[in-house]
Amino acid sequence: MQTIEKLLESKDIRVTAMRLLIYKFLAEKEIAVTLSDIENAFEKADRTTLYRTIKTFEEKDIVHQIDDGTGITKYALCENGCNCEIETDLHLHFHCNNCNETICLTDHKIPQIKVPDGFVSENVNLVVKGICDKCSR
Amino acid sequence: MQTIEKLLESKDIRVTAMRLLIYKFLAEKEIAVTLSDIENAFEKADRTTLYRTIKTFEEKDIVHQIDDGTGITKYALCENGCNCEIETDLHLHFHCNNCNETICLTDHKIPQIKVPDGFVSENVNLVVKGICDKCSR
DNA sequence: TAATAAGTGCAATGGAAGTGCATTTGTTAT
DNA sequence: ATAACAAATGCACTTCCATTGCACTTATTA
Ligand SMILES: [Mn+2]
Ligand SMILES: [Mn+2]
Ligand SMILES: [Zn+2]
Ligand SMILES: [Zn+2]
Repeated sequence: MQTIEKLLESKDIRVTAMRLLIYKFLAEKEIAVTLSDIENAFEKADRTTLYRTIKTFEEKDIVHQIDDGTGITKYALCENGCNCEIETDLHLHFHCNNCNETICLTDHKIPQIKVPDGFVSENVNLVVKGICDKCSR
Repeated sequence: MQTIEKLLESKDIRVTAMRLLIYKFLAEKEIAVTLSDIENAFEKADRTTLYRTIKTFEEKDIVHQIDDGTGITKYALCENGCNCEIETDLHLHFHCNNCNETICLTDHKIPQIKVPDGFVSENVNLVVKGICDKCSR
C-alpha cells in the first residue's frame, strides 16, 4: 500500500523492498513474532538484514520489543501513535502456555503500579501467562 | 544453621556442603543474582554444579527465577511459604536501570489483571524498571 | 562391605544476539 | 548523465548464556 511507504518516510526510514515486505508481514500477523519467525517467512533474505530491519523499526518506534519470559525476544507493530519514546508500550502482553504464542492486548493498559519510597518507576513490563482464547475454547 | 538443613530435608533435597553454601549465599543477598554472580562467589566450584543446584532449588520451590528483561536469568530465594507451585511469585520485581540490580518487592503484590473474554490468566510476571532507592538518593 | 543412587566436574553443544567488513544498491551533487 | 557518497544488504565470525552427556566421586542402603 501507498500508506506504508508514507509511514516509513515520515519516520525517516528509507523505503526498500525488504522493509516493505517485513512491515507487511508484521502487519498481517496478529501475534508477536520472533526473529526466527521472520527468518522462516523470508528464507531468501539474510538473517542479518532481517535483524537490522527490525532494529531500525524499533529505533524509529514502528515496532516494540516484547520479553514474554520465554527467553526469545519477540516483536510486534506499535499501535498508531503509540509513542514508545515517552513510555514503553503501556499495554499488557499475554503469553499462552499452550500454543506458546504471545499477543499484544492493546486495549488493556497497564495499571498504575506503586513502588516503595525511594524507588522511581520509569516503565513497566507486564506479561500475563495462561491460556489464550484460541486454545481455551 | 540447623534450620537450613531442616528446610532442605523437608523439601526432599539432600544436604550437601555445596547446597548449604549456595543457600547461605542467596540468603544473605538482598538482591536477585545471576548464575555468574554465584560462579564468582564460588570460584572453586564448577559452573554446572552451581547451575544444577539452582535448578534443584527451583524445582523444589526454594528459589524462583526472575526474568527482568536484561536477558540474563536471575534467581532469588522464595519467601517463606511462597507456594510457587500454585501461583508463580505474586510479588513484583524492580530492576534498576542505573546499577542494574534486580530486587524482589515481596510486600508489593501484583494487582488483579483483567484479561479479555476467552483468555485464562494463570500467572503474571511484572517487572518495574527505573531507579532503585540506593541510586536515587 | 558390596551394590546402588545421587552429586559433582569437565568438555562439548546449541541457540540467539550482535559485529566487522566487503559488496551492492540507492541518493545527491557536479 | 556521471561521479561521489551514503545507506542497505549479505556473509562470516564472535560472544554469551543455557543446557547436556558422560566419567568420576561421594553418600545411602541393602
Ligand atoms: Mn505489544
Ligand atoms: Mn522475587
Ligand atoms: Zn494459545
Ligand atoms: Zn540502582
